[in-house]
Amino acid sequence: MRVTINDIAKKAKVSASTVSRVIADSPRISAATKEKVLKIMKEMNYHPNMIARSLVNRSTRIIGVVLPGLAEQSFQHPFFPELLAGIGSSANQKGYKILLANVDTVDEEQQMVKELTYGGITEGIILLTSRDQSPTVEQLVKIGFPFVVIGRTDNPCVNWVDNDNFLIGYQLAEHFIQQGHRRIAFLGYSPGYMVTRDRMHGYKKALEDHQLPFDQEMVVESQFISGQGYDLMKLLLARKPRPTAVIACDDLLAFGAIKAIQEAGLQVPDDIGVAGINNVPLADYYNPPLTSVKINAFSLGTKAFEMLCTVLNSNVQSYNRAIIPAELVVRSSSRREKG
Amino acid sequence: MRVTINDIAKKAKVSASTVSRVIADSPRISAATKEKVLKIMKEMNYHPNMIARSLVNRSTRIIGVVLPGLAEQSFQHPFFPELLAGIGSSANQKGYKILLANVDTVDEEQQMVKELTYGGITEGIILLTSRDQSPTVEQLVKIGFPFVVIGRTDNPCVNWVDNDNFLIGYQLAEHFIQQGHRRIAFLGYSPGYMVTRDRMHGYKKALEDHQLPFDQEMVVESQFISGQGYDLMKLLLARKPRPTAVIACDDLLAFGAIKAIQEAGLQVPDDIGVAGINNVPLADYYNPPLTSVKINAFSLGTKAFEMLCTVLNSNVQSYNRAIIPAELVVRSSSRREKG
DNA sequence: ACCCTTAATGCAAACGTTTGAGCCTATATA
DNA sequence: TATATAGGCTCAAACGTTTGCATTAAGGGT
Repeated sequence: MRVTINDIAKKAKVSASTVSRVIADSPRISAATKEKVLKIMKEMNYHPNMIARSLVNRSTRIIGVVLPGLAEQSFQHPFFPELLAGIGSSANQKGYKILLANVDTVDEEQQMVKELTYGGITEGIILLTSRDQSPTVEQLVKIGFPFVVIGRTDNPCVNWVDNDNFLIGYQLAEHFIQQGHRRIAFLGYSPGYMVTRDRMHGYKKALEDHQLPFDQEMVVESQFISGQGYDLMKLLLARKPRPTAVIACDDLLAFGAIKAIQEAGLQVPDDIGVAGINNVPLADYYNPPLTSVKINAFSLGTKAFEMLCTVLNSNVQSYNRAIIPAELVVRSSSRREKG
Repeated sequence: MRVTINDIAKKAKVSASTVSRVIADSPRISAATKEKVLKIMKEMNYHPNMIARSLVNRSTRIIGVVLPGLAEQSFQHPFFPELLAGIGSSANQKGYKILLANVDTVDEEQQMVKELTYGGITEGIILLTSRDQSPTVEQLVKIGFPFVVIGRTDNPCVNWVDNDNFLIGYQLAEHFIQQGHRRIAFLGYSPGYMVTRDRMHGYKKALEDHQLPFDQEMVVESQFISGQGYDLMKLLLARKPRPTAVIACDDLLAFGAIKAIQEAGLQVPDDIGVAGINNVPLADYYNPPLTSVKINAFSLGTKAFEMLCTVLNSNVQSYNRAIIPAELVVRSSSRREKG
């Protein structure tokens, strides 16, 4: 039997309300009483029951974090812990706890969000998604539940935080163009996913701006895992003429691509330059070190949480966006003059 | 104003108890009433309030997962998402939700655990730790809160699930010995962390069993990040005679080590064989592909959750252990006859 | 016509808090 | 002396459920 506020009240010969106000440090309680009650609380090792408190306060100080792709191998990516660390770090600071819901399918996601929103456990939701159309997002918008998206969707009525993926694609392409490359491939386009599409569009725009032809053959689709990078790079190597540079939508893809290139007896970056995105810790220690783009997943997380807080604390409806700056990190894998 | 059980009751002209029993699908309610109430519930889009339910049931169906090292770079490791996926997957199945608490320091960990245990939000805790001595574990044991450790500690009064790290170390060493190596280094020993110590002891035992000398110079300490693998490998290369094989306590360390070896103008595996542990997705696509040990983080997670469930559902106190089998995956980085 | 059983439902307390309103008591003001 | 004014506290309702017990009605056996 756990010790409750009434036990304390009885022992201290005051009412439960008084104890409650002592906990809340209300000025309406005399110093003497406060001291007495606090002492007894300590003695009896009392800790308030959060559930009961939440019930009356209608506030749990818990937010839900919904991550998709639980089952896919792409979930095994350093991006996720970094993001979670970011969210958790700022959540801790503000005394919020996070309820992690990693879901497998879109149906599961919807079901989970339904539980989180209607169940009253979570006050808000951070949703990681980059699908064009997300029924989950529609649902959240419809019922007016506070949430923030990490990534981007078509729906304009959402708060989101993201990198400028168009710019990332543009900069990477421009980087290669400046190195004299004319035939640049784009690896890892995944239709239906805004991230990859935005990056691809940025890449395309850079080509246009520099009067380079866009060749559909130079764009290959895939998911974010190194195995595919390897296989798809083989395809690209078979194209005639083959590319002299490859932008991979993720470092893991890039690692796979490099392996395929090296196995074909070619050199990176001398024969083919390679760049990835995400700047995973290993990029620096790969052979050759991989040019990549630091997307600051940690900041994405902290910013998303802060934004959610803003939403929670303001009753006026408004749609905020935040762009987390990304940073091109040039390493040997894309340097022509040998790094 | 959210719709409550009373709203439903009123509309259906029954009592709240009846509605409650309909929700619970109690046999004491007639089919006709059930149907009527269910229909109204749907019409009014009613969803039971979990907080209120938890209060009376004394059961939240939420478990806490406490992960350390939030701030450290080593948290950016595929191990964590995989583990979380495992926990989440089996938690989902049993209708549990997980509260993720990633903490920075030992103090923070203790504080967090205190909140989780006393607050009444979580019914049990999964704690990731491999410290010899964990004040958090002592605390949990003392107050008798249901928890499971992933990893291992000195305290015998805990339920834990882990790999057989001694065996892992032993097998890796033996693998190299069978390849004819006589001077094998161990990279990544971290005193105070059971994982690395167990692995190191396994390695040591294998040397003994094959009448090979154990040389303290061949053991270097570090954390699990590739940067250190690189730096420490350089140290090892300076030793005379230098090792002909290196066991790294983690794949990321191994990757760093390989880079250092290659930069020194040496070949892997011809001059120096290398093996890691954890079998990260990239191991297969590294150059050369990295010999590693699959530790099945996903299974660690599922098993830990199942064990916690057992603890929660049985009132007799008993201490369970589970060993998740690990699997040596031999790749080119450790094959002498060129893979 | 009576009692007993069974099925279906309602009543009210309980879970552990918070909080607005009200009630004392003592002191200051008229 | 009566009256306002705080200060310090208590009362009781409320938050939204669940659940043991009571109640009602109907049917079956004598």
